[in-house]
Amino acid sequence: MDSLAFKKHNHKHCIENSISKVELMCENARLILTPVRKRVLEILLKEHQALGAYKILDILREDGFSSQPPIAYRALDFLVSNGFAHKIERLNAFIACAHVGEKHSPAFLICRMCEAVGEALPITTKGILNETALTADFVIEEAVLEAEGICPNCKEVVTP
Amino acid sequence: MDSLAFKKHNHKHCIENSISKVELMCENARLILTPVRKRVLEILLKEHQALGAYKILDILREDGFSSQPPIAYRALDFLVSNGFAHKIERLNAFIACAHVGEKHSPAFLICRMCEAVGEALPITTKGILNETALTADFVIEEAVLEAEGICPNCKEVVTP
DNA sequence: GTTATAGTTGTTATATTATAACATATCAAG
DNA sequence: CTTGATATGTTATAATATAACAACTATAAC
Repeated sequence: MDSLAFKKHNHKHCIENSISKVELMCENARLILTPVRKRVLEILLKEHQALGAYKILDILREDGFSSQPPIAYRALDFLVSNGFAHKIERLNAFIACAHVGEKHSPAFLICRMCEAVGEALPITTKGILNETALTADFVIEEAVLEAEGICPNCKEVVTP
Repeated sequence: MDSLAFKKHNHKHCIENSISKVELMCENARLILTPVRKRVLEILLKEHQALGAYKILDILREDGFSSQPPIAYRALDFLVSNGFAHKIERLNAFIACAHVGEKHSPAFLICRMCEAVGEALPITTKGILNETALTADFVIEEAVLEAEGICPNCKEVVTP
């Protein structure tokens, strides 16, 4: 489990690591990591937190990019459809992928107090669903698990 | 697994069963299943399919209910927060709960062709996430799994 | 029986999230 | 150089959801 999101860690390292992985993957797959796309990825990587498209747009505006919704949504589409970011449906928000390059069906731990989001890598989850799906004769193509609760940091605040 | 959604079954029985369970639970919990609320539940039960709030609103309008968004959203809030229905975040749509009264964290099999939705009862899923959450020291309060793919009926159509 | 009280519904307005459609720009391949 | 593919700029609008307040209803408290 990537409990990293809720722990102190070298986040700068975290960011650099992700960016360079994505750059490499883009080269290999002949995808273009344009300035907006890279900037959106950086924005998403800044914290282990999900950001709405319009918040991202605000930041892009400050950076001098165009600030119409499609700008953000298109960059997000690119990142999500290539597995560099995920959409947290529950929050209508987006987050950088914590496991770039590793094929996985993501699972998220969403703190309802601070909105921090941790991504787990539940190899098992898909397996289990596959079993139930098999019974139902259903072909799963994608699966996402979203769990809401309280993260360690916020728990401390409530019960010190 | 509740593969029922994708199989032929006595759906009338399905509906009556759910309604009467909900009625009973409402009595016990001193909740009021008002006409709009009951009607919305019936609408959701009509097919094993997720319906958007505005589609529900259209049907309510035909039935002579008021047709402003809050009418539908409030009824849906009631149903969802009491466990009689679920929201499928991926579709921004709602579906009747297939396991009324049984405490569960729901998991859905969503067909991307016909939008039929089956609800699984994966006792295990929460357990697994609990384990990962434990490592992260995260307290899970709710978890939802949404899987997208092709249901048996649509699979037949594609590859007969 | 009147009066609080809590819960529900009606209604207007508006916020939030997301996409369609078309014009323009960039760049590589032929 | 021009064609085609991909990306961005821009305007407009669609789809989803909530805030805020007024009116109604049942019931419990007095």
